[in-house]
Amino acid sequence: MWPASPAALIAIQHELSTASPPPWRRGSGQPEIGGCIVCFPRGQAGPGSGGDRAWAAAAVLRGGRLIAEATVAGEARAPYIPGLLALREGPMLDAAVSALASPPDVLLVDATGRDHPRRAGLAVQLGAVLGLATVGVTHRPLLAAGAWPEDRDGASAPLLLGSEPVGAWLRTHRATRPLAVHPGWRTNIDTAVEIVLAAVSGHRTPEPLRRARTHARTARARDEAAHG
DNA sequence: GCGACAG
DNA sequence: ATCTTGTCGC
Repeated sequence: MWPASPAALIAIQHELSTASPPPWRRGSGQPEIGGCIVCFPRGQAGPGSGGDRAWAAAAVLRGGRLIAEATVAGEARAPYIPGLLALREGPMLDAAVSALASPPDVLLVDATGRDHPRRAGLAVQLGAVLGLATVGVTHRPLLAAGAWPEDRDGASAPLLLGSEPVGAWLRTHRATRPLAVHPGWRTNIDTAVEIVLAAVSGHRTPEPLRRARTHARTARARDEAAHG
């Protein structure tokens, strides 16, 4: 499910674009919300290349408390190419989430969903591979566009691809620019926004993603101190 | 042809 | 993604 070539990935993306899995429904009680992220060596700007060292981490919180965490080290399999992010980061994110003692109810991913040339961004694909409901969270859209919402906590505004709503700008913290929220696997725009708001606590970035990023960077610092 | 372009 | 500097807030 993690192809090595652009052609193979594009074929999978075409299949995912027409998939219609049953909608995820939040159960009773506090949902376990996970986040996963991959980071790369300090000092290496640009799209990178296959073989780049990489660290990935996943964190799961419930009611603001960390209940699971996993970190893995490995290598990226390709450079970053817009529309083909899964080629570079998919396997690492899969490994980090799979290393968790138990999976979350829903997973936040640093990637788009239907805001993608083939309507199948990495947030969609990772959810399909793992069998987990996912929500994409990015700093900016890939192709979609929309006016920002007012500067008020929780305010949102549509992100459109042509005339089709594919996500939403979401104000997670006043006085900071909004995040782009993307429905991924088994989620829609409304539930995606709900989940992100439920995962935010005092910062712009949802807590599970912040924790995952910290863990990944800690692993990077340890390895870069040990080697070069 | 040129620029834009999740991470 | 990563880098940099300055600035604001707890």
